[in-house]
Amino acid sequence: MKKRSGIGIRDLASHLGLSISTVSRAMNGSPEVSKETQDKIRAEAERLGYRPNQSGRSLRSGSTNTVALTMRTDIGRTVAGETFFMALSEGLQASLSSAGLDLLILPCSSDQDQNEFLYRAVDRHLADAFVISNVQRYDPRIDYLRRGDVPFVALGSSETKGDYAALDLDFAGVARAAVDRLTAAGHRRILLGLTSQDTNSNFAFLHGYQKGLSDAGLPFDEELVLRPYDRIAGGAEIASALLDMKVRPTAVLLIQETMAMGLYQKLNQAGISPGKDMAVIGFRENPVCRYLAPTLTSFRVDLRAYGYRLGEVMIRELNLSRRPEANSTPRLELFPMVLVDAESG
Amino acid sequence: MKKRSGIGIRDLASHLGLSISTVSRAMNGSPEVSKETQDKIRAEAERLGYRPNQSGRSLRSGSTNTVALTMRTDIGRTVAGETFFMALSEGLQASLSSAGLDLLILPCSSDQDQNEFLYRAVDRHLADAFVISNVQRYDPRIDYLRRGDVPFVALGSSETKGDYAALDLDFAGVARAAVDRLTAAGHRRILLGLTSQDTNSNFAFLHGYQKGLSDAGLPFDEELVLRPYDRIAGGAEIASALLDMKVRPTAVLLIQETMAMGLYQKLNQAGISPGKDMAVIGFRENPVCRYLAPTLTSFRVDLRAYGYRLGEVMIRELNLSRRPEANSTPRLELFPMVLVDAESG
DNA sequence: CGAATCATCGCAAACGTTTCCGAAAATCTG
DNA sequence: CAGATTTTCGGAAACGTTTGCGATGATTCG
Repeated sequence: MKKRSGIGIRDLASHLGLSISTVSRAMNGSPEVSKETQDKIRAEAERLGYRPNQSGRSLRSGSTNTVALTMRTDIGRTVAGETFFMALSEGLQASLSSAGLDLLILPCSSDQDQNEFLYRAVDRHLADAFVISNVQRYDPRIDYLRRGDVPFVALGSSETKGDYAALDLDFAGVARAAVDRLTAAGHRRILLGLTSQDTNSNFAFLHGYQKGLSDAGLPFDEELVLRPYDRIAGGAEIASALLDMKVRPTAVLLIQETMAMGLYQKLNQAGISPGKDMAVIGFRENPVCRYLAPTLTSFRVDLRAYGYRLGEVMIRELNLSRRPEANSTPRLELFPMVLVDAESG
Repeated sequence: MKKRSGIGIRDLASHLGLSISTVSRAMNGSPEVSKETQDKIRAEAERLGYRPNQSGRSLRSGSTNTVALTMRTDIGRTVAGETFFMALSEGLQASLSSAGLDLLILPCSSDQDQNEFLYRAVDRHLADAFVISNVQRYDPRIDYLRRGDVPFVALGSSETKGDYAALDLDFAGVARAAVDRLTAAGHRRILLGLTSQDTNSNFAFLHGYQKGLSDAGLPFDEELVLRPYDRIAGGAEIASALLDMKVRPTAVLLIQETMAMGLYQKLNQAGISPGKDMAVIGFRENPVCRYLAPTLTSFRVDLRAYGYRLGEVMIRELNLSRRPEANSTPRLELFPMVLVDAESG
């Protein structure tokens, strides 16, 4: 509605005595225009403060030169923590900008359906490509994006079939390694703290946990799997449940490391000292948990590098104009994490 | 570059035997088209999966129907964490959607200049209006936005002159109230933990702190003001500095409550028990700090409501087509916070 | 030196939508 | 019932950019 003051390409062209097309080409660095004119145009554009109108350019070219990262803002439930997306987008942005792409984040609030939210964003063509997070075990968004042939990468694995790119932290591997470590230390009843979400991370983590148990020849006990609702308060829930068990576990494995805070507190109140009487391992090393005592054993990942890699995968997807043949299994890449040895387990 | 499969308004129109204009009007709910045709068009649009192309519509209308929230992702330095923006955008989104506006977040990474970042976003017309955060004491972005006559609201107060809308938490009031509380309890040397940033929050907080001191007839000592770099690790820095002081303070006031985590730890290691030997007050009640022992005295704010209010202010700004007369002082609104009485101070 | 290639640039047609303006039909008014 | 008004819709011109195609002059080649 509002008239934006900016000058257009036409003004710049007539101002220079050149044609619109030449100016356009110069601004896009086309080799069809001579070096000198190109410089001249660039300089004048800078002087007049001309910046190409995004709507016009994307209407014509069909691309917005942006990729969108969709993210749930439901802070109680989403598994990612205090600075996860921030650190991630640091790297993602860096990676994308090297390909001339801009990053924007689409926040999906808790009273919106995350599927509909994405469909709308896609249909409105808010971005050329999408990163979907909070991936569900069977995620309809994946089908939608594939059907519409819009480039995307799933941040998180999924059981949804099809040929698409996915990048995830190695939830299964981490869980297994953690269990291996615990059983090697003699633990035989290990409580598993998951999330109430239906994300695939939960399943992968559970799966790795089971693998770890069978590695040690231990039985799987469904009773030992807890799924509290809240990311942070969930730790206290877990502690309460743990304290009520007839045969008390000797170790806890948490998919959400911030749960350790409430867990520690409740345990201490009950006279159980974490790290001594009860081993605790968290999924990801988290600055927020840095000051827990004892320090929390967990797995480290360079989130900036993770985001950077995500951008690289995205760029690859964007250059894959058309999938040659349909692969029925996703091209999943697991990002490595390394154990950081700490006091809690 | 990629051909998006979607059908256009033309297809839908010819499919219905109607004109493009009628379809366009129907989709926008114009009163110029009869109720029945409107319903018919809507139904057919739904059936064919037609969704208006955003580029075309915003090229013509000049507005994208989106507002952008700019956010620094430099997690070490920015005062607000990811959960802050998440909770905020929950409310903001709700508020904006009631006016048919979409919200998108523009993440500015640490290696980008946040001014240039905004200029670019504005010039590319990525959104109709902007919320700028991490507001500097004198913020050139404000001048830029005002000059370009693009609607915005500053999330954070500033000393930049001019007629614009700003919304902020009451940093000054909180600091003053905290100091009042501490002096009333007999404290005379209160350490102030700020951030190394040049944001106005720091100045406001400092100002309130000074006000609080003079309320109690106490002198201001520059030595007692610390500005650690890191949001989380800063607390440990503060503790170290505190322990080295010849005349040791008896209370600490933190603009960034997560600093309390490192602070607590370092103090405990030195045999000083927070809450008993050393009063601690944090700025904002934060779920991340919930499990600190002793519980952290701080100030509560409903971030969702804060975001909602932010949206309301934004909508008001968008409807203010043109400022009638230039007011030289910003229209600043302070959002209330309430003290939550806890054990630490 | 004529022809062929190449470098550089202009013309004009899109891209998909909104909206001004006018026309036709329907309704109202006196 | 004639004229005036309202309702409902269609035609067509924008919005600012990209890009296929053609034109011009310069350069190269045999």
